[in-house]
Amino acid sequence: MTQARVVIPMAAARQQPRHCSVCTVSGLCLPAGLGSAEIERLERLMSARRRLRRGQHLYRAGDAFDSLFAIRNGFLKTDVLGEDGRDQVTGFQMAGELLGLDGIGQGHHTCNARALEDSDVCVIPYDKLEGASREIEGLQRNLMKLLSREIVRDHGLMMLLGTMRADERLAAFLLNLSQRFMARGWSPAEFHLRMTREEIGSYLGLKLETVSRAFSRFHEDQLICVQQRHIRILDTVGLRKVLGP
Amino acid sequence: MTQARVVIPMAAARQQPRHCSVCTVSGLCLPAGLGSAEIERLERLMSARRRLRRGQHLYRAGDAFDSLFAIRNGFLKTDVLGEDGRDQVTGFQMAGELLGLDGIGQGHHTCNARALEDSDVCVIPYDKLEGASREIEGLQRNLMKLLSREIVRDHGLMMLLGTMRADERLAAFLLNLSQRFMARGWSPAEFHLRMTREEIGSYLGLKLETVSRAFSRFHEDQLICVQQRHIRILDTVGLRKVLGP
DNA sequence: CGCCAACTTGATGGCTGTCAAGTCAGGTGG
DNA sequence: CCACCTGACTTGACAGCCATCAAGTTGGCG
Repeated sequence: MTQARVVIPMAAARQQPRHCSVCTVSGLCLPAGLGSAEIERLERLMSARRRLRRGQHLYRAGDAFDSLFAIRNGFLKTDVLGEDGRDQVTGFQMAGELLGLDGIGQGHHTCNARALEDSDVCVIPYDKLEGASREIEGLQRNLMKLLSREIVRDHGLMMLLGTMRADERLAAFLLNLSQRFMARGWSPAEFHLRMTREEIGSYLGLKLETVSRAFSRFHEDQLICVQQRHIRILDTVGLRKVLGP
Repeated sequence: MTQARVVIPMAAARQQPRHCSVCTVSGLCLPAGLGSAEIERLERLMSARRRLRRGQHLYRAGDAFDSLFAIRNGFLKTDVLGEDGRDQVTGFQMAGELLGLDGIGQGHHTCNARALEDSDVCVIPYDKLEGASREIEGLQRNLMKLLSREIVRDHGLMMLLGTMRADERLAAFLLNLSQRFMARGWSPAEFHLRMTREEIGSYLGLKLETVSRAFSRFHEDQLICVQQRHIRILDTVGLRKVLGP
């Protein structure tokens, strides 16, 4: 299966501006806190943008690594595949978040990244980024921080997988999504899940039936209103209480 | 409780050389692949070494972050604590491995690091390291790679926590330890565990009794010989078969 | 309208957690 | 040197949570 890369050339990109300075999520992304001259430098090194249709891969495990990707808008997931076919979703990424960090260490990607809805990502050639971050202190700092935060985020997920029970996991998941939606100016109380129950389950270390049951229980308890993938959080405090006794 | 920092001043450090060039694990650490002039530069920015007695903390969650730590010898663990007291061991670190990466993103540490045996770590002031890695391309690359590999390592642990059963987890754990001991020139087949069953359990998302039972089962099946914390791997292939069917 | 993937719900079983008792090894003090 | 004590570990019995298997429902799309 050929991986049709929808690359937008410079001319078209100007119409749909790739400039960080007008991007709604630049404050969460690499240019956070940089001066305008520095941001311009960062913009210049980005070769292109890339459009992904729902279901399309951004990269796959084993692919050569040469770029990081910043999500401009859309929703992606990353997962790792074991030798025996077991797979584990390692994250769901939304606008302003960086993908591909796993590839830096080995020169090739170690997980798969796939769009869960039509998405739009900025392609950041890594060698150029390395060069620029040697010259721009703030950029270096941002890049390091993003990597470090990814590690901290992973520790949080380990805690979830290692110590929490099913409904605690789902509550933590919903609260995390809610908070990230809010940080992007969207409603923290009402949103659409882009992933299946099975993908949520894989992320949380549960089977899809268990996820479904936990959703139903939250619904019964008036914590949320769930209709398929549409979620409305009715009682944030109550959800938080599911986590800690 | 005062945290007695055993810092070795310059004079004493010379007696117990802190030079990367004579360190047995430099190939696994920050100086990997660097030229001698670059290594010298790296050595100069390291302020001191630090001795830890068994049980002593290197840092705690909440501590201000200002340095990374490279293990020269010894054995540490890191763990995160949830609000409700649950804790999750996030890793066991040995010679040549870097600690403190979690602190870069937030300016303070988000986990605890504690020595499981008397240990010896190099203190690497982070602001100086940042500066040096802007000038030394190879150092920048190594640093980025180490962060990226930490992310990949965490993904592996997520897979373990999310999809494996008790004996699979323990087999993966033992094989991982074995391989890391081997990379350091020690026996891959016979070693001493520095951590308790409870700490292994916390790392693997299991209770200590479950860990103990899995050990006993491996012993019965002639895969390993276990006497308390002394481990001898009798059948590596068999252990590997526990992972994949 | 019919198909299909995604989802829900129920019944059952197994893995692992929990509780409990007993063993072992190392360290301390008499 | 030995007795004792303590923390770490082992082993057993039982229970509970979640996986598994199965059947039915929903909603989207051709």
